[in-house]
Amino acid sequence: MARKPTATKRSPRLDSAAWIEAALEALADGGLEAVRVEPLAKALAVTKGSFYWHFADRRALIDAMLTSWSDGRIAAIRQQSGGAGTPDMRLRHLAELYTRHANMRGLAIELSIRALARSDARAADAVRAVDSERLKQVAQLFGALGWTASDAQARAVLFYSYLFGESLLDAKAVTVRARETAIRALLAPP
Amino acid sequence: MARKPTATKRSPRLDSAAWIEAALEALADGGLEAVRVEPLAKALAVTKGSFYWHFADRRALIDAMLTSWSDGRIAAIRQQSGGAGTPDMRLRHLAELYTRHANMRGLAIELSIRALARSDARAADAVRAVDSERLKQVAQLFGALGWTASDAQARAVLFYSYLFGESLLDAKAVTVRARETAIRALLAPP
DNA sequence: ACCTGAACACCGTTCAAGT
DNA sequence: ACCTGAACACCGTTCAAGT
Repeated sequence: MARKPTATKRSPRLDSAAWIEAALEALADGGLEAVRVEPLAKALAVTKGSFYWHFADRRALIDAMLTSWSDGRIAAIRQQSGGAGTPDMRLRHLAELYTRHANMRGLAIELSIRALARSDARAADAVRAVDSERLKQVAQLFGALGWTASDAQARAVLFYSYLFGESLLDAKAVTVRARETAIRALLAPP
Repeated sequence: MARKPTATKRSPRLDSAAWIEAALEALADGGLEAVRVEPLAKALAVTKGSFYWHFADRRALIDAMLTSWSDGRIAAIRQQSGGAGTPDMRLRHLAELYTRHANMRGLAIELSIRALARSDARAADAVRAVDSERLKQVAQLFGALGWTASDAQARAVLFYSYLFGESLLDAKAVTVRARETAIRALLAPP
């Protein structure tokens, strides 16, 4: 693939993607309240005035962040649920991705966005798009395990409800035993 | 019970409880970001300066809100999980409380607090206290259904994980059928 | 005991001017 | 094409003064 001529950095100047990345970082660290123009500008070592070259206002940054998150999650789930292995193995792999500590940043972002979605229509749209794709992919895997379409859909909801719910509880309350009980019940054959 | 002499309002002046109630209302409607001194003062029809008679700063209000929420939830769970009926009936009743639309406000508040708990130690404490009491009460009910202490604890985690998780998903994705599948599996006898 | 009103700092937003 | 710097508005915070 040919390298674009602009791929080599000609200056330390930013593009909008850099602001979105910094915004997601702030969201993970301190919630929506931490996604603020001046602190982000400070982190990126520019004046806050330069922010308004890339975005109309703070709200536009939040919307861009939501789109970026939504697109990224949808691409990820397609990649994660495909690939090699039996449906059972793939579901176990997905369950691990959602409960591992390595994914703390992702879960923090997701939780903040889902909290925002309760009062914000655009966030609700982003969540709906991501959920729809996730449930579709996971329902397919349950279908491959032998469940009817309707049962597979119900199991997919159960699967994600449990994984998200677990991430909401105090981490110490969730023992390895509890998780094993859950995963075994979730993946029990028809 | 004797009525306290101060129970009759002598003036339209506020106490800290009124600020906390307004703060919880704002939290439910617009998340933590909406819990701000000046808008709250406007809603309560006082100047923002008066806020600082009741609280040291915005953070103190948030802390008071967390304590109020935590105390209220712990009192509620004790009341809800006690009472008449078989353990099975009580668990079904609890499950309904967490999935009914009438509880939207409570769920919105809970979600915002759990999102905050990811980056805030005091919010994490409040969540821990509430979870601990909820899991304890629900584990007792599962114990009464015949599960061992360890299984009952695991089931309690499963129970709340599912209910919280469901509240995170897009409401339309959760069919009556999916919920019935879940509840039946959760409450299956040993 | 609770509130007002004025003051100040911080951050969102605008915009003319720079490179 | 992207950024600075100054300006202004909004809101958190302080505090002397009112009732």
